[in-house]
Amino acid sequence: MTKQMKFTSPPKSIEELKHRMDLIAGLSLGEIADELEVEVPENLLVDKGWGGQLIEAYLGATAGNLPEPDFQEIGVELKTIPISSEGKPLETTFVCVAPLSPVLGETWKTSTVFKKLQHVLWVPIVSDKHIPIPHRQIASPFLWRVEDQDESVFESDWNELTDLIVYGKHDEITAKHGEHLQLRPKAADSSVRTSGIDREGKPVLAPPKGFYIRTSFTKQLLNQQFQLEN
DNA sequence: GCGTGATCATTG
DNA sequence: CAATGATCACGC
Repeated sequence: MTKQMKFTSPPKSIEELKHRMDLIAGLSLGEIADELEVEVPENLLVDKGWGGQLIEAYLGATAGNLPEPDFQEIGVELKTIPISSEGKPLETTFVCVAPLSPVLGETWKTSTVFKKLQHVLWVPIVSDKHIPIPHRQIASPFLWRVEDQDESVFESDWNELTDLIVYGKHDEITAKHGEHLQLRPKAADSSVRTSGIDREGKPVLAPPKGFYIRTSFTKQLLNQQFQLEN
């Protein structure tokens, strides 16, 4: 994504964000790219985050790569979610990286996962593989709060995964752990290492992992949202 | 090098 | 063909 990207000023209220949500519903990625005067990539092979960054720029997200919600002033996290034309999620949703060294005094409520999922603007994009990128269309964006839905599941998933990290067992964690949240590799390649602790509590280097939301959860979220719309 | 934005590619 | 594990670009 690119250097000459124009930025919309950040929304100052939820109401203003909602207004922008109405404006982008139904737009194609090509239309938005035209307005922002950026080029659309042929495919996402070498620009996987392009769509998300395009929408961020268009809606005025400001958090950059800080581990904070995208819309800092109003505490809202933006997540694009690729969906099929039938409305099913096509990918899991990345939330944030997981610290492989325990954070002193960390709890679910103080975690980065909670901070990000506290208030989320979901922007579904119809992204069937056969649809050229510029023709991919934004469906109806909607707001969601984890505290209104399944928070206990997210919390126990977070506790389970965090416990394993605390006991130095991050190397035993696979994507199979967790009902809604899972931990999967998150790095440029398999040679990357980050600092963690082993079972004795000593520092070790290990492959970085990130928290992701399973498609089984976003599928029910989208279904429920679809019911509301119809 | 780390965390952001994610999707790709291989496996079961 | 869904799920897991691996990977790509960017900003700082």
